[in-house]
Amino acid sequence: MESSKTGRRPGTPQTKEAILDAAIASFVESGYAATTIRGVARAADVDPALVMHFFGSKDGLFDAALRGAMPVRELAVALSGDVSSLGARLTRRYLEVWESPETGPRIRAIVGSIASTPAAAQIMRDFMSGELATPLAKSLPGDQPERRAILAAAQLMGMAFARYLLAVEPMASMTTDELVISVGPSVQRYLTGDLG
Amino acid sequence: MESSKTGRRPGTPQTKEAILDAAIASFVESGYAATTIRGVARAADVDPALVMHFFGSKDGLFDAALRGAMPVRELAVALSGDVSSLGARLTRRYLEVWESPETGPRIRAIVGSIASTPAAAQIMRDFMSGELATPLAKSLPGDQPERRAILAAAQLMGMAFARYLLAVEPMASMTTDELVISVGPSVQRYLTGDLG
DNA sequence: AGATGAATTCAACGTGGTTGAATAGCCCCC
DNA sequence: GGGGGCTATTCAACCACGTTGAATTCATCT
Repeated sequence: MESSKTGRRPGTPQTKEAILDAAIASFVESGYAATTIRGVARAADVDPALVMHFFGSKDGLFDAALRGAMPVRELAVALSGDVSSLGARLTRRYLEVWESPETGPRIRAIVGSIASTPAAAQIMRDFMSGELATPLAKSLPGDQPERRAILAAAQLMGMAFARYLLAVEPMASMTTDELVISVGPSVQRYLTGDLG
Repeated sequence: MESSKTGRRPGTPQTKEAILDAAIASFVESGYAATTIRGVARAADVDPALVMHFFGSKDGLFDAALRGAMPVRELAVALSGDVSSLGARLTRRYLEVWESPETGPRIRAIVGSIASTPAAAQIMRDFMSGELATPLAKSLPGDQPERRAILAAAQLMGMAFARYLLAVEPMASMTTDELVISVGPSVQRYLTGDLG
């Protein structure tokens, strides 16, 4: 399957997919800084210039690889149910998403790269304000639903940041249940409580 | 003032300070990734190898430049006063610290580099668990003061992250007073309220 | 004065993102 | 059915970066 001469490799136009798969794996396992275009190219058995050709830049590769990796549907299931217990459901679902071996590593990769590349910040911004806050705001009864949704999202993000990225004690060793009990009511207050 | 020959430049042993100043300026203005050791050396009119000699690595340079840049004293002033309004005072002071042209840019540089270099994460961890949570916990009356302090710190960090680093709407355009009114009670609940 | 050690520079290595030109295969149109 | 053009693909090169090792200069101690 190896190509020795120059020019287009015949037969397989799924090369782009292979590059994307390698990129996702590398970004997730090693983060943005430690991921190299040359390494991704090597893993996909391809020339580095081809990665550039397809995705323009390392930033573009990150965007293509991890946009759409935010677990929108996984969180949406928390929306259905009694609004008075929405805070606890959302908090628990959020924690599960961060701990799931499926979705967790991808979120870590995105959030952890926010400062390294504009793509990560944009993905996160789109997620918080479009994919999470908008549907959440629609299921809220009170005034200023967008503001409520963003305040809740910020609270959840701070919790996850301290727990999973910084791993600061004693937050890192609290159980999921303890966190739901501690943080859930604050989220609930943002969603349906009195904001002043 | 330029040196043309090799060897130690006579007279000025404050070169280390000059390098540190250039490093702080660059990390603060451009972040970790965009700061280059060669650029810092150029700004300090020094050879890149000298930066390595003094600080060991880019990571070491970051640590030396920004450790101690967290505004511990600025936040400590919020501790004195009535405990029942501590949440609001802390929230307001925290926002002011992020917005001050003195302390704000440095915090942004540190928090924004958490994923890029271990030094930033360690600085932040030391700050949250040592310099902020410990004195905060000491002035709390209830049970589990460390846990309360960290929960409050995580809430504040999430707020700042969404507002100043992501700049997601409508959080970015809320006023300080609105945020104090909205977030302060949640912080207060962590500090003195019922955690379940 | 000589030795010691720190400050400082120079040149080099390896790696990384990115670029420009070149080639090879495919499809469309006349 | 043959030529033009588009796309996939590679190669070689550029420049900047972090880091290293040896060399040189200076100050200080003995």
